[in-house]
Amino acid sequence: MPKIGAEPIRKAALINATIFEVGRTGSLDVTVAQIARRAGMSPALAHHYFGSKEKIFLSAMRYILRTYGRSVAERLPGHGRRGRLDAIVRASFAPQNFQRETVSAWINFYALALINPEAGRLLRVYHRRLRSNLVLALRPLAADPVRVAETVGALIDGVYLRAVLTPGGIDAVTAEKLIFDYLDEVLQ
Amino acid sequence: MPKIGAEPIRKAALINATIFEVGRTGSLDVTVAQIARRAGMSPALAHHYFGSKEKIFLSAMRYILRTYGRSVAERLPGHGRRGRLDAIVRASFAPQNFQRETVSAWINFYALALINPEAGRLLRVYHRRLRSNLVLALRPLAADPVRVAETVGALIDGVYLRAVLTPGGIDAVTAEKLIFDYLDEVLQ
DNA sequence: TATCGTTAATTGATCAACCAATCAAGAACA
DNA sequence: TGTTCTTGATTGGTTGATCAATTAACGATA
Repeated sequence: MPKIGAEPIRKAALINATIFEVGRTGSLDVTVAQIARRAGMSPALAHHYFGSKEKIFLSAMRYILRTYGRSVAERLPGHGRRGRLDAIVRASFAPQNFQRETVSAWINFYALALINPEAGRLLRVYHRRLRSNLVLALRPLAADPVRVAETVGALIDGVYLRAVLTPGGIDAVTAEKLIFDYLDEVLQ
Repeated sequence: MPKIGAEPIRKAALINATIFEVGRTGSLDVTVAQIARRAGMSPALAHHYFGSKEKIFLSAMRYILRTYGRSVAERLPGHGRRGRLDAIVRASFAPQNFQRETVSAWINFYALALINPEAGRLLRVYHRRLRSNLVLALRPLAADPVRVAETVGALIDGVYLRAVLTPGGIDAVTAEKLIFDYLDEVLQ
């Protein structure tokens, strides 16, 4: 069934399969063959479209970060004094970003960022954007918005880290509550 | 120069080399040959003493956790009302636990815990111990010691995660301050 | 003390498995 | 006909693990 215009469909399928496989196995040690099979094609086709395994990983990472960024953006014009802040935190624990596979992939991409300069760059961009979003939201609420933003950022990552380790799956509600409790306490 | 009693020395050298190499490369994708060479012996000898690469990793992980646990314990009989609490936080950012290689290895062992049941078990033991230490220290200080303990635990992990990503090395003082600022705020 | 068998330490060589990447060639559409 | 899509086959390289063989310390014995 070789129709024209397969490239974006194939690429999307490969990215999805990558996140799923990395998340499922909990490791970056997935083979191109594994990813390709999950995406319903041959390993050679995966190389054809992406060129290398590294580029597949980076695209998957970009996709995760973009998805997260978009889910923040579409919640952003929040209402009320804490609207913006709530939107950011809620986005972090929305189902699409807080599924077991996604979070597991997230952690492994974090590890990738230690060795791959481009992955590190992507992660730092995400950090900067999250930080500036948080600072903006916190300016009318906190005496020291920068410090609170740093704390919330670290807290979110820490909660993510611990969430995947709990054997009985992830509880988004509890995770979210931890952040909100902190915010309630620190903002008067 | 085969002398008798080499086993503990060789094992210790291999564990050190493992942490160093995993930390240096920022990945669990280090070969047994790499580790063995760094420890000054042949790959065959590493297998002779540990049996498998997996067991080398697990021993290295145990060593990191034990070192951390000990550095908490020896600071523990802290003075003053916040003595115990300060001790735990300070231990987390003491040089031996907060060196770039150690933290980098730490993150990779976190990823290992996603796929290796024994590694997961080790990490959960560490979490439980840290939690109970924190709860004990927080009981006379906080209205809800369990919640604050969870928050501090997640915060420490989050700060670790972010620390290795900063290109210009790690700043223990800033990291420590973030935790103490949170505690100052939440404990009246 | 000299000798010798036992045990621990150590490694070079090797194997079987796995894998990322390449390429040539076939198949379907425009 | 030419372009896109697709894959089977192959290759070059890597690696965890094994094993036989060697070297050196130890301990007992004569």
